[in-house]
Amino acid sequence: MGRVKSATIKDVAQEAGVSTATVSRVLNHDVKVSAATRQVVESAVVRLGYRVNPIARSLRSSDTHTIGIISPEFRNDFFMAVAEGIEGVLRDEGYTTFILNSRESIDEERSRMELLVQKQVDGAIIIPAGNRGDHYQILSREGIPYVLVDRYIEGMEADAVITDNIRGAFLAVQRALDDGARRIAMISGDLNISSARERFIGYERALKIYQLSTADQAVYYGDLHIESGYRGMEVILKADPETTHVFVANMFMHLGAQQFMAEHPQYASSIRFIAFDQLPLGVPWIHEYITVRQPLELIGTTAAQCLLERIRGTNTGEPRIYRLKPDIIAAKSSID
Amino acid sequence: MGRVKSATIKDVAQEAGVSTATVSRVLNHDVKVSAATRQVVESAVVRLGYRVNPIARSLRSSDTHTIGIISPEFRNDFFMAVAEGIEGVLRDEGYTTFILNSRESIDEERSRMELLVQKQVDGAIIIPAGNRGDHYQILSREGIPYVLVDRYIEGMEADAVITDNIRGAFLAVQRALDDGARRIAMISGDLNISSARERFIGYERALKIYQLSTADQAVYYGDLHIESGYRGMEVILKADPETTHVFVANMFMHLGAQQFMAEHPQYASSIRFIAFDQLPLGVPWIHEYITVRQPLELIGTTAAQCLLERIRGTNTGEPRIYRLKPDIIAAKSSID
DNA sequence: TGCGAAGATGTAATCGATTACATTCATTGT
DNA sequence: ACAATGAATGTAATCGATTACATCTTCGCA
Repeated sequence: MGRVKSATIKDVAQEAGVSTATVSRVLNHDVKVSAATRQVVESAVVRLGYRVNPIARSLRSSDTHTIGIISPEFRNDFFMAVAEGIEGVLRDEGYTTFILNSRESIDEERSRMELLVQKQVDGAIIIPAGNRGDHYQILSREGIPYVLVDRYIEGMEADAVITDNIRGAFLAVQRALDDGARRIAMISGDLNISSARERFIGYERALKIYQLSTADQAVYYGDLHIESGYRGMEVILKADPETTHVFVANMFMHLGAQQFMAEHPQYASSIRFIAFDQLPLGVPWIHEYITVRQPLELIGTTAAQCLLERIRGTNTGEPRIYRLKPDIIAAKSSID
Repeated sequence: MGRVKSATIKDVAQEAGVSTATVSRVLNHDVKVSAATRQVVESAVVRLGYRVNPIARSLRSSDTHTIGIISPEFRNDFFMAVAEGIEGVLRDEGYTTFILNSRESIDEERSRMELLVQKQVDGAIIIPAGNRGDHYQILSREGIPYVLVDRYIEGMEADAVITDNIRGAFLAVQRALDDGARRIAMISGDLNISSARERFIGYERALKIYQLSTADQAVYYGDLHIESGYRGMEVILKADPETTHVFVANMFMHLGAQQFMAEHPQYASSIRFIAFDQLPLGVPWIHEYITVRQPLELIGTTAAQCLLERIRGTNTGEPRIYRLKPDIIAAKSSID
């Protein structure tokens, strides 16, 4: 039970009969150490079970080998998949990752950033909670590099890693049109948010190829949450009970839309959803038709690699937006 | 862009015309400072935008105000809900929380613990990846208090916070029996895992009240993953296509079981699931009947509070298992 | 008036590592 | 044979805070 005070570099130096400087050199693989002393020191290290104290090291060298992720929520498979991708890469590179929760609030996001500054992270990866970015200077002012994920913010001087939303929406809607659909309603998000806007643009472009316009289609503007998917479906079906295809802009609204369908079996057989994002693992959806699958882990690993390049200074170029290709999956409906 | 070197306590001391000791006293709300100097120092702090350097502080005081969570996966709503509860409490108490991923592997769990030791966390909350606990001495040897969540491990000298699994299973199954069911199959987990074992015991006890025995029921032993829920359903229905009630021991197996049903509509109308854990947000399940809802956030907040008491020494009693009451929800099936 | 106690502040050691600079010693070239 | 070069190691300053101890006021009370 008693806390054993762990060995310091001094203890090792004494045990090995050398100075702390030499021990430090061995530890940091400095070339200027003779093979013999290296041996002696290494065995002393093992004998004492010595481990460097990263706090002391950080104080001196002012880098922490730590990076922070800020996510708007924890209970969201999308974000956690990205986080897992990030963590995998950074761990392999010897960094510790920690995840903070901004609870979908810009104010909390700001306060989490201040925490990152305090904790002196070497870099940050942020899934923005909103579409305002003035407070990002909290990080840039301290010279902490960061990468945005999932959304980018206009006029932001930082790298961003996102899915190619325009392309994903375009391909999915085009596929439905190729299959013969001509009326495809849409449940969209707020167009001020980059991802929602781009998905709308992709939809628009696909329609244009078939000489169709969004003006001829039923478009409902939701807020990306489950309730607005439900409500959107209600509005669209009340206006036109004959609707056959609906393009839903994200997973939560898709869930809400499916929920509406499950509770209103009178429409059941006719509807087909074209949806952005896969539904949660293993969920056998009835009306799923075409799905745009974002490369979640890849988004994470790309963001991590990009950040590492900034931290190490191997990339000093202009900020860049990485647009990753989504997959289009024509799912067999569960009731086929 | 240029990193502005931030003010240190020395700068503040100079600006205020006092010694660093005095500044430190002001910062730490030491009583022995006159109101006048406090004023002067505080205004200097504001003027310079000074913030303490937690790294330097930690080096000196050897506490980091940081606690680590180790979770077997990130992409799991159960774990993340608990994590959210933990983080909320600890943040309010001025602690920073970080989450590490053990990827369901004991070896990784061990290596994450070593990281916690290195990072000198003040405490840890662990959702065990397995049911072996020898490596927990990595933490106890350093005097780092920790709390287990969701599972406990036999013979472990640590607090644990879990759902009262026996009671939850008992009440849910009893409810089905009260409704007239007499044959209730079970898809169980491995009985070496505490939560699975307890759920089985609850099931057994409820049956006993009605003079029934598990020996008369179809019990399939899965591994808590989605595939084994699917497979369990297959086995049970092949053996007895007339099965009406199935008690499923966790969410993933429940998903698998539902998936099997969706793909085999010949059984569709007759099955009712009694399940532990709610399905993912907003999923309108067809065969859901009775659900045991674990108090996820409460598990997290309880674990956090318990850990704080250990860190602060306000609780030095014997390790204790906190069993939290689950809710029983008789869900209307989506197709009623 | 003088002395002790309490209050306010300063001085300097300390936490555990890194690293610039100094020192020692051996090797090499002329 | 001796200066110059360089390799191996040591000494001590440093990172930014905390805190034991010392010092100096000030106040109260005999």
